[in-house]
This record gives sequence, C-alpha cells and structure tokens, in this order.
Amino acid sequence: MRVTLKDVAEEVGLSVSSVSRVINNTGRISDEKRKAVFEAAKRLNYTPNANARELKKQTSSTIGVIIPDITNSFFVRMLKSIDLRLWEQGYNIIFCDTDESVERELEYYQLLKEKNVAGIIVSPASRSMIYENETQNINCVFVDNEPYMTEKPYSFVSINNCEASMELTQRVIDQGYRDIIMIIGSLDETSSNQRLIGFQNCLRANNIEWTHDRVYFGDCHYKSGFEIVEDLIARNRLPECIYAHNNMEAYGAYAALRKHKIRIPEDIALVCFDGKDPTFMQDTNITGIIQPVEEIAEAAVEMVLNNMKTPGKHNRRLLPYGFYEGHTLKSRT
Amino acid sequence: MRVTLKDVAEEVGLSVSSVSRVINNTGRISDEKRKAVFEAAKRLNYTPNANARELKKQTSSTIGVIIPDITNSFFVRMLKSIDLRLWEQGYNIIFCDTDESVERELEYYQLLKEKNVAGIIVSPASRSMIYENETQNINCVFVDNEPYMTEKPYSFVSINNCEASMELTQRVIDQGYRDIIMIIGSLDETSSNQRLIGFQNCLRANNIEWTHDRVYFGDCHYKSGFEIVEDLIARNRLPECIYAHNNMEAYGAYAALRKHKIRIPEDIALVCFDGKDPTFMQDTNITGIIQPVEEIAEAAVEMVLNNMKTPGKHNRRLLPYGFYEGHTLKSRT
DNA sequence: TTGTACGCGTTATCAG
DNA sequence: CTGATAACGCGTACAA
Repeated sequence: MRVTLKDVAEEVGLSVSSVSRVINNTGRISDEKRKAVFEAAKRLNYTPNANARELKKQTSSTIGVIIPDITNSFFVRMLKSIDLRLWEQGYNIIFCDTDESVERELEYYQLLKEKNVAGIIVSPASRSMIYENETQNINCVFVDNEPYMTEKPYSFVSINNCEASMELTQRVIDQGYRDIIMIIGSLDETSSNQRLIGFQNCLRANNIEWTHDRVYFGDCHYKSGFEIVEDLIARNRLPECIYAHNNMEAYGAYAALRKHKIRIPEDIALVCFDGKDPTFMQDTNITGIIQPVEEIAEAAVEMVLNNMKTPGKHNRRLLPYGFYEGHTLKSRT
Repeated sequence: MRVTLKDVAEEVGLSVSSVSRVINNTGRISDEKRKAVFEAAKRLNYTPNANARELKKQTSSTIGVIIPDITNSFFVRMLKSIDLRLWEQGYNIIFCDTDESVERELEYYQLLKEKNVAGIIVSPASRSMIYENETQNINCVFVDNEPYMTEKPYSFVSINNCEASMELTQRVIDQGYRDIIMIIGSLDETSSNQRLIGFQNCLRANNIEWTHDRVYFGDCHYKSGFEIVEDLIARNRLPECIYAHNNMEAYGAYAALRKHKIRIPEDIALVCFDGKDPTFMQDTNITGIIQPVEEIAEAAVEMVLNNMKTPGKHNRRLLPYGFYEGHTLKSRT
C-alpha cells in the first residue's frame, strides 16, 4: 500500500492534521516539527493522493481538451499552446481525441464530468451532441466550431469564418480566377458552413454564377481531399482554382494533383485555411487564411480559467486572422 | 452541489448501498427497484464521482503519456495510436508534453503518481531523471528512448537503432556516397547515441575515414537542423549527403537547402529516421528508416496493461523497422 | 501550537 | 434482497 499522511504522522509522532498542515503550508507549526515532517515525508517517499485531496476540496487541477483529430497539425499546435498556458497556471490535461465521432465526443464529455475536471476546452465535431441534454452548468469553452443547435449560452473563441472566406475568395478572384470550386466539410460544422457562405457571397458580389457543382463535400481528412480531386481529374473537370476549407483536404488535393503531374500553381491554383505548418518544408505550404492558433488557444485558456471564478458568465471572441502568401496561387494572366 | 448517490437514494426511498449496487450492477436487486433507481438517476442527472470511486477502489482508469514534443509528427502518430488502443480498453490519457525539459518531465512524473494513474508510457527526454530516485514500483513503460542510467529494471519498446542506422548508412554508401555527415541529438539519448554508433560502424566497415567534423549536434528540433545546414552552406562545407537522426532536423535541413536553391537529391542527398508523414505531400517525404509507430504504440499499451496485472515483471521488445524510398536519395554516378 | 472529529462520495463487509 | 457501517486519504472547524 502507498504511504499516507497517517504513516508520516506516526513516523514523527504527530497527528495527521499537523502533518497535513505542514504539507500544505497552512496554519502555524513549530519550525522544529515542520522540519521533522518534511524529513519523514522525504524518507518515506510520501506522495499526496490527488483523488482524496480533490474529493475533499471539491476542486480539480485538470482541464479536459476535446479535439476531433490530433493528426491534424492545426489541432497539434492548438493543443501545444493550450498545454503550455495551462501548465504555467498549474493545470494538466486529459486528452480527448474523438476521431470525428460524436458518440465518442459525448462519452468523453461524460467522462470529464465524472472526473470533476475544472473545465473543458472543446473543438466540437459536426452535429456535436454535447450540449443537447446538458442541464448543469459546465465550464465549457468552445473553439473553432460552435455547438450544433443549443439554447444554452456558451463561451466561444474563433475567427470570423465568413468574412475570412470572403477575403480569401476575393484574393483568388483578384488574381484573375473565376472558375473556382470549394471542398468543404459538413454543413453542420459552423466553421465549414460559414466558409461556404463567405465563398458564395463573394462569388455573387463578383457576378460569378453560382452552380451546385462548385461545392464538394469532404470529411475534413486528407483522403477525402485526395479522392475528390482524383475524381475531378478522372472526369476531366478540374477548375482553375481549388479552395479547400481546411488544411488536410488541401494536402490531399495537393497530393492528387502532384500524382498526376499537374503543376501548382502553373496549371491550377490551390488555397485553403491553415495551410501553413511551421514544421513543413516551406515550399509546400499552401496559400490562404491563417488562423491565429496560439492566440485562440490563449484566449480559450483565459476563458476557461475565468469561468471557474465566475461561473455562468459566457462570452464570445472572434480574433483577427491573417493571410499567408504561399506558392500555390499566382496571378492568372 | 452535485447530485450524489445519497440524493438518488432519498429520491427513491432506498439506501445508498442499494443504489450503488444497481449503478454498478453488483449484487441482487429486485427488478422493480432497479428500474426506479435508474429512472431517478436519470431524472436527477446523476453523475458518478470518479474521485470518490477511485479513492475507494484504489484503482484508476487513466494512463499518463509523457512525450518530449507533440509538435513532432512522430509523437503525434504515437499518441494517436496509444489513445486509440487505450480507449478501446476503457482507459483515458493525461497528456504530458515536456517540451524536452527534464525538469518538466520530472514534475509530470510526480503529478502522475499523485493522480494514482494506472500506468505511464514515457518517451523520455535526454538525461531523464525520472527513475533516478524511484524506489516504488511504478508501472512505467519506456518508448523510443531508454532512461538515462538506472539500476532499476524497466519495460522498453523500440527498434534496434544501431542496426537500423547501419542499414541506412550502408544504403547511402551503396548509392555511391562517401562524404556523409550526420546531425544527431544529445548523446544522452540512447536512440540518438545508438544511431551514431551505427553510423560510425558502417563507415568503418566501408573503409571511410572517421573525422569529428562528420557529426553535428542538434537538439531534435526543426530549427537546429536549419541552422546547422545554413552554417555549412555559409562555410561552404556541404557534404554529398546529410543524414539527420530524426525527422524534425531533416525538415529543417531540407528547408535550409531549398532556401539556397540547392536541389535535393541532385545536388545533395538527405536521409533520416521517420521522414515519412502520411499527411505530408508525398513528394516531400524524406528517404530513410521508418519506425513502426503503430506497432510500438500497440506494444507499449499492451505492456502497460499487462504490468498492471503482474507488477514487477518487465520486458523489452525491439520491433522490426522499415525503409522508405523517398525522393531525397538517388544513385550518385 | 497541536489534536480530535467529521465529512467529501463511494464501495464493501456484515447483519438481518 | 436490503440496510447500516466502516474505510479509502485528506483538509478543516473546533476544541484544547
């Protein structure tokens, strides 16, 4: 069995509460006994029991982080930033990769509640059911995507996806492109949804006809981007420019194009969101909108910590985004 | 306050222990009351308290995973695989990114002990102090790197790095290269160490003179690979082939070469370990040894779960590795 | 300054 | 089949 407060109390001939006091540095204790306690604790290799402590104090130092897929470098950088901030504040992370599954997301959510986590940061999957039957007041901050239909107020941090998408589309058009298609994820993801709306708005504003074969539905993964483009190639339907709504689909699209020796951007242009990964080779990063991952993570952490102090208070922050000039879009003349 | 067993017990007019029995499906209970309990639990939105439960049962369903840097895609894939396996077995993960810091690694280790985790899977940083003063019998499986000097037996899963490094070097030599340099990490990392030894052995076996300027010390990160190569270029000391001991340093090296318009593999060859990332564009993956990440993760999970049942039993597994034929090494003739 | 006693929410043992 | 009761390890109000 493990060494407990009781053990070190017996070792030094004190009461459990006294030992507890010196360990937690609470209340007055004679220096002499304090020293004795520390020595005994060290000697016996005493390790506090976090379960007992948290049960007693009704608090926790862990935050649940729910993301759809750690394989996506966007979420990697997000997790890294969140982790860094939380660590600085003395919190640790229960890692929840839902693999884009709403069921798994819900199970993780349940688990986190059982674990009494101090808060949750979640980038919800499409049609997330997390909040559907939620009646309690959970400290939950949404990132990147908003929950799918809910009456409950919630905290949220992201960018203005519609506006960013319009800007991106306009930049493409400004380079002389008109035949543009978009690969998006599920419409139930608000980010995906907003990006599509921005795309449509911008086309309309530029008097470019909207047709339904301008949009292809992927599942946010590399493979779907790859397959969609392979199919386009097979049907000889490649447009002038492909706009993938996220990085993974863009990478897949890129790979499919390269496989068929189609040159980028000479033969076709490619843009997307979050297509610049600092660990990638520079010349393969993709032109497009850049979300401020670090700032988003920072804001999310700030919110989740604040919401601990003042529960029930929710806010919404949309951060400024950037544009990355890569090598996959050139002037078309 | 949260809803407890007591609350639902009062709601249905039963004792706490009876309610506990139906929740855990242990012991006999009349179907009628069982149903009542479930209904009440649902109505009140009862959520079990994992802290209390674990405190009582002296068990835990969480595993700590300690890695040096989640920004490295190798560890991403590792984490993803570990997560998948553990999830299937009903375990969840406390995520510990040490940022290559031994101090932080140690603090995380301490934290995990306090949390009473069921086990730990750790890819230790160089000069890891985790095991230095460990006297208890912790269920800890080492991955990729071995602990830095310890008398204690431990579980370990990896590949034979020395052998793999020899094979890689031989392949380079077989393509007609003799002027090869190596970028490695700290010698205190056993993996790095072994790879250097393999490199040296192979050079010797091929009667290629060993000189100290054949080895450059990086820190496992992109930046160090980049800077080392920039420096080589500045000093006009580029070899025929660069062998980076890990993927990140190779990416950095690649970027530096490209920045100076040096062609790969026409002007210089580049090889490394784990240079193939499924989410990368295919034509930028780097030739070299491939560790079986999924299998390593699987084995680690298997070990950590087994060690729970039979504590004190340790074993060591070296898995077969592969070779990836990329586009960064061509025959030199 | 120190010790006693209680309770956090559960589960397990032992009666009934 | 069901209900007290103790105990997991800890922190704290209260008493001394």
